[in-house]
Amino acid sequence: MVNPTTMPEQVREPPGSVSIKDVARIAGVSIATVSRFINDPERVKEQTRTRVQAAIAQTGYSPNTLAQSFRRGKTHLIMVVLPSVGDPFFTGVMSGIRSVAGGRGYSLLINETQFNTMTADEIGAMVVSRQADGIVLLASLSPFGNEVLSAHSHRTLPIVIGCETVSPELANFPGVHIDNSAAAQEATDYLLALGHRKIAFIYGQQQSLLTSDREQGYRASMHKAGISVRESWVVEGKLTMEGAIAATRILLGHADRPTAIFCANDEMALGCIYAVKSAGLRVPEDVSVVGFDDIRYARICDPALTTVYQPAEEIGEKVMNRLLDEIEGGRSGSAGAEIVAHKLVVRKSAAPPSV
Amino acid sequence: MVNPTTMPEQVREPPGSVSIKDVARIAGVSIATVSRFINDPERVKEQTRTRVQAAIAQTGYSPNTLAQSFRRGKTHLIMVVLPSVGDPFFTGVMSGIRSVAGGRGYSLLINETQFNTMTADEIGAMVVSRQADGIVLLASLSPFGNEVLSAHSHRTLPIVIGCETVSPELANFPGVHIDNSAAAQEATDYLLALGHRKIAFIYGQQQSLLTSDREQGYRASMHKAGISVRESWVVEGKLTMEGAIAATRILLGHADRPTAIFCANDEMALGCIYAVKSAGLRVPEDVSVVGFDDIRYARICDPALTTVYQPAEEIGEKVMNRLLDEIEGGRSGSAGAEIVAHKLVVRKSAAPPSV
DNA sequence: CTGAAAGCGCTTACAG
DNA sequence: CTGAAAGCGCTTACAG
Repeated sequence: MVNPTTMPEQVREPPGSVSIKDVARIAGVSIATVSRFINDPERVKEQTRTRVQAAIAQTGYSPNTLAQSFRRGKTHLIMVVLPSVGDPFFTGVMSGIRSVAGGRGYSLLINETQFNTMTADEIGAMVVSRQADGIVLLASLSPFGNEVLSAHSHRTLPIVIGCETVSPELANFPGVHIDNSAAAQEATDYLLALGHRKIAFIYGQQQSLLTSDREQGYRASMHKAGISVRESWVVEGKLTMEGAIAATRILLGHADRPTAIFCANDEMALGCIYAVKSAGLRVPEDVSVVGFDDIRYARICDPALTTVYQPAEEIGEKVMNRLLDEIEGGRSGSAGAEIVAHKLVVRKSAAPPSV
Repeated sequence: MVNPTTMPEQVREPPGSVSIKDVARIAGVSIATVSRFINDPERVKEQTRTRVQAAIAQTGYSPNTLAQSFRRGKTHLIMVVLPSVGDPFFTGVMSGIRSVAGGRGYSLLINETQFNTMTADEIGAMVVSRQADGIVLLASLSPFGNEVLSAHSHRTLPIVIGCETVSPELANFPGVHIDNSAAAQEATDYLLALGHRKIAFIYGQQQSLLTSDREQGYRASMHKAGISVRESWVVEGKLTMEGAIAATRILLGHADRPTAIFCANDEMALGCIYAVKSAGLRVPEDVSVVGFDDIRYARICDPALTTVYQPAEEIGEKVMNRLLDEIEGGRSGSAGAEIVAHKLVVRKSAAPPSV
């Protein structure tokens, strides 16, 4: 037997093992009162409050969030689904998302898809499983298997799509993004205006719709200029630096190599510039490079990258506000996509062709 | 009244509103049987199985994960706490974490601290609140307020610390990281061997322990070489590109400017190189720059960055394995830090001083 | 192989 | 201002 007088003053239970019952017992009140104390202390008499307070302190009690969420049917958690945690583009988007979530009393959970396109079913499962009150979808969706989601296009699933283009079935879902096609057209037009004709395009992933609007803008611009796009100039960069390096090498290997390369995102543009330089060519004198996104490395790379700016933070804020409006306002959320303004940022990586 | 014959063939309930009871009723079995079907179909007779299966299909039932986790006292979720989602360094760590988590049946939840150092209390609250079965801590901790954690250094909280250095109270927690101090010494020694004497250091954040081991390694190396460190050469870069650009400008403004700058991470080294170049100086001819981490942009920046490689993926794998061992094996997890190997990667951003 | 029942930790009308 | 009690959706001994 342990001599009680040798026990430490405050015996704290290991957290998690102490429940509302223990607190109630020690404070000499009912569990209802403890619950009230936690959720709205004002509703508990001063004197009682003190006792409960003390019992909580003594036990080190902390409510079981799982039980709370389960009971309330609400987690106050938003799941943000994005392709990869290491992607600098999401710094801004997350910052916007976080600021409004925090302000409105929600916490964030981030889920990576690691560039695997998610089936909408997987996403639907997340909401249905109740682990979060809603989803911000920043990752690209598989073009297939969207039955669950589209079956609920009547807005049962609190989901808002940010940045990405999604398949037509999902066009009814609320979303916030720039006009990717128009932006890509502008960028291509700029290259055209510089005098380029031989403009290559490095797109994202074969199976993904993520950069298809950008590709379409590129094609539209070329078409308008009366230039037929050579299919060997449209290559896959897999949205990664590595992929773009490989793609660029292919492009530069062509007998009649392009004088300009338009990359569907900055990550690939960074790889592209590197590959051009390592081939012993100069940017922009020999090959112009244009990116897309305007990540923070765009302005410090050498030469500074000409690219399309996306208002990442604004997108994040708007996405989150729409999502929370929908969650809190019942199923009355606004549908369809909201277009935010992009901007072509002219820096040093594109110039007139030397030939 | 709606004429029943005009109803669609399959009336699916909106997901989430259908519970195990509905399925049981429709299948004509008890909820226990439905539960068994979900968790271990083999234990249900073929014939019954078919009926339950059909009822699930008809209702679109999906178990309420919150209820399951609550009931089981286990979420099969691991919370990964990291500073910022847009940080390329975490690509590798997350990839390692994800591969072992997936293999062992756990899902990941990521939580950003946005460079705010967390109090350990906040972290403790996460585990205590039962939202996850354990925590991987990749973010830096506030040096203060670690009472909750250190109170449980007897290993009640399933937590493993990755990459970061933490305050001494937490030294007992399991962790996986490189020997930051030794690595920084090596990098500084390298600069010294190149002939530099005037070596500046850009550290992370004033309040954070994150880069203090690296700083200490730098100081130890300088000391060993008999060079006294000028305090004006040790400046704060806040772990960001912007911060490092500002820091570099200060450094270059000194009458007697350093011939080499050692940055406590690559993100800052990228900013540093940019700032040196924009000041009209050359890297490495006028100023050598060395980074730390070896993020994927290190080899493509211009000049290619000399830096310390951290085995990010390996760290992620080890951290996760230790965490899951601890979670699954009770409180018997191994304590203390495991040191993994770093490597100085010599590229082009450092050279002998020109003077 | 299946069902009735207890219970996980909370919240919330409903009384008093 | 407080307590007794029902119930959220599940899982799991315990019988049969």
